[in-house]
Amino acid sequence: MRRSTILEVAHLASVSKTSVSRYFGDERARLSPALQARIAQAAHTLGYQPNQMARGLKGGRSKLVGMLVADIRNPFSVAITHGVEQACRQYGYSLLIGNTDNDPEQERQHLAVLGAYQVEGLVINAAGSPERQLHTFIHQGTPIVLLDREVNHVDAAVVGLDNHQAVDMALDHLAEQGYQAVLYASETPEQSSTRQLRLAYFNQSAKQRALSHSTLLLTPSDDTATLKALDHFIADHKHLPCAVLCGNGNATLSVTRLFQQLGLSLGKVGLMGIDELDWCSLVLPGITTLAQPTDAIGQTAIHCLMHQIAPHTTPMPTDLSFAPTLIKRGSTHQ
Amino acid sequence: MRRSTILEVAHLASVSKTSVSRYFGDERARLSPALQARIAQAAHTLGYQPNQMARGLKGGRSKLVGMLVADIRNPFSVAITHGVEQACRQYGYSLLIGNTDNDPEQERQHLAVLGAYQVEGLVINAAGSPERQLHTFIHQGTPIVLLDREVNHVDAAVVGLDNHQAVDMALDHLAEQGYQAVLYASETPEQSSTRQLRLAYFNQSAKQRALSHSTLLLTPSDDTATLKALDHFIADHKHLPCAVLCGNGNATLSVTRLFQQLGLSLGKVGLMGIDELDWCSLVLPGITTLAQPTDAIGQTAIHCLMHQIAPHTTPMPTDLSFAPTLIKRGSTHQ
DNA sequence: CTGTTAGCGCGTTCAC
DNA sequence: GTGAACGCGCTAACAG
Repeated sequence: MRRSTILEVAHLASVSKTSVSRYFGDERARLSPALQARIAQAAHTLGYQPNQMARGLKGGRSKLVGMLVADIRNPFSVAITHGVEQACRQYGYSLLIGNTDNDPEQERQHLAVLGAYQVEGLVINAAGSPERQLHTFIHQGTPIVLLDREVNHVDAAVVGLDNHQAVDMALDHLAEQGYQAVLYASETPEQSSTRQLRLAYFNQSAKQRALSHSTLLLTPSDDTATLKALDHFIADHKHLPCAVLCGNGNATLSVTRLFQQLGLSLGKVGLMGIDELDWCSLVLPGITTLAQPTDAIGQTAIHCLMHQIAPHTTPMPTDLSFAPTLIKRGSTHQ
Repeated sequence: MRRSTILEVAHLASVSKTSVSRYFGDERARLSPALQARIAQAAHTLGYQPNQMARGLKGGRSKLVGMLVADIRNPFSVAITHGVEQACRQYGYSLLIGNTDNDPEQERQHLAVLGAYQVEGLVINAAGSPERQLHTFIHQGTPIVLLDREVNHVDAAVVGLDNHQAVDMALDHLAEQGYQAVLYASETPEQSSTRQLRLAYFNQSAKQRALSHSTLLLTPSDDTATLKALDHFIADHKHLPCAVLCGNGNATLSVTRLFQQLGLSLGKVGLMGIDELDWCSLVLPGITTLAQPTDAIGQTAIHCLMHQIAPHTTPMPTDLSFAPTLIKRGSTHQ
């Protein structure tokens, strides 16, 4: 059995298809109550539902938002996606989602596809630097919002954490807890503006504070090298209380493993991470984190997008840069 | 600047729209090299891209797969989504995703929307029992694959873990490690056929084994009650080595918290969970789990769907029920 | 091999 | 209030 069309409903209700169209559009008010009832009845018995494809063809309104995620398995990305999806539905939009697994090539392909579906807006957590393609979208009038990561030469709103504030809050807390040497652990920052930003600002802020500090790049392949690097850092600051600050959730995971491998006691050597994770309270005595307001970030990205899609209907969010929340636990208590 | 149409390309290349259509369809071979070159050139300078909406309108092929997830923030769901998305792209389909937050009402809405977009197939991790709507889809010829959870009275392939095998593997392992009383901890099973199945089969299998056993329903609201229940179970079997088997990842998380609150030592009281999680190796001495092959499950769901969409092109996967992998850790070592 | 014609399902002028 | 006619961008017959 085929899906019924507007014409069939019109016939069954003995009205013109225009009336049916109006009923399902925003002009229901212009129909007489009698007609409305007949149409409602007919539509119901036929299980009719407007074809969004055909609708989009005519008006150019696909009611679709495209979203690209660099790593869909990352809990942080997931949490943000939750907020995005929620807000989309609230605006009556649907989410066409693409995971790029941090691969620029997949990102290219996905963007092409999203274009083919005439998405009305794009939310992008970039993996590479798809400037060209993004410019094409912008040129066509398709609004774009960047999530967490910037893209070179693309002038679009970026929604995410206030990275400077986050690093400062972390260093403040560590200082307060008496740690005097801090190692910043980060995944390789190549692809991510955020990783770069946090790393650079850590160095800057630590220097200003006259804090003994260093950085550690986590290479997935070479465990022993990073292990040694961490060990050295501790040894080099034998006389000072040391702490490690992790740039994101993955880094926290890796470093926690390193701590266990080296037999470091959490707290004696401080440990703190940006991004809150389910298990941070479980690894005793608990790992101190800076939690991001992920739902708010995701929702704001969509608000921001909708403001550009329908400027008159939707207000522009005032703030696109969010403050983290400090969650104190035992890992930063000597 | 508007998105250019097939007609504009045709004009610029001085050919008919049909030829352009053929070029971008599967009939490129039927065009002379000269034409191909002219079209390629024109399309490139115009940045042309076929409009998938219009395409779908004509042929009824939206190239869209709809996916409904009960809880998008659940790591298990996320892992499966990863596999689904990957396989979709491989088949040239895109993913319209909807999160229902375990709310039947949201599920209803999402299904309606997915219908409006003429999805060619549906992958559903059900929250409620949307029989009616699913039957509508089936009736229209839209194939459906169920993920992890069955839906009453809906005759569709279910892809997921072999729950019986999983429970047996768990009980085998626990017995092997010398545990003689087992408590099964599960989230409230109302909405999920899988939770029901595992719970029921646990009781059955434990009884057959003449194993001292009981069950514990985790109620998110009432922490103290569950705490007490766990405490009682241990006390009631003071003379026997006890273990807790957790029905899924969330249960493992909750129970691990309970263990810490009661000061239970992992291993002395055994702990084991279905679903592998990032942190299971971090909570010392590590939590033993049964890992699901999530990517394979997600991919198989799509293979299964594609087999129904295009029976001649795609083979039917032979197995829809997957065996877990036992990951032994310290929590099941006395 | 290539162009012509006719819809796909719907929204939108326009008249009535 | 209501209905007839046209076109959105594209593909599928059908010619040539």
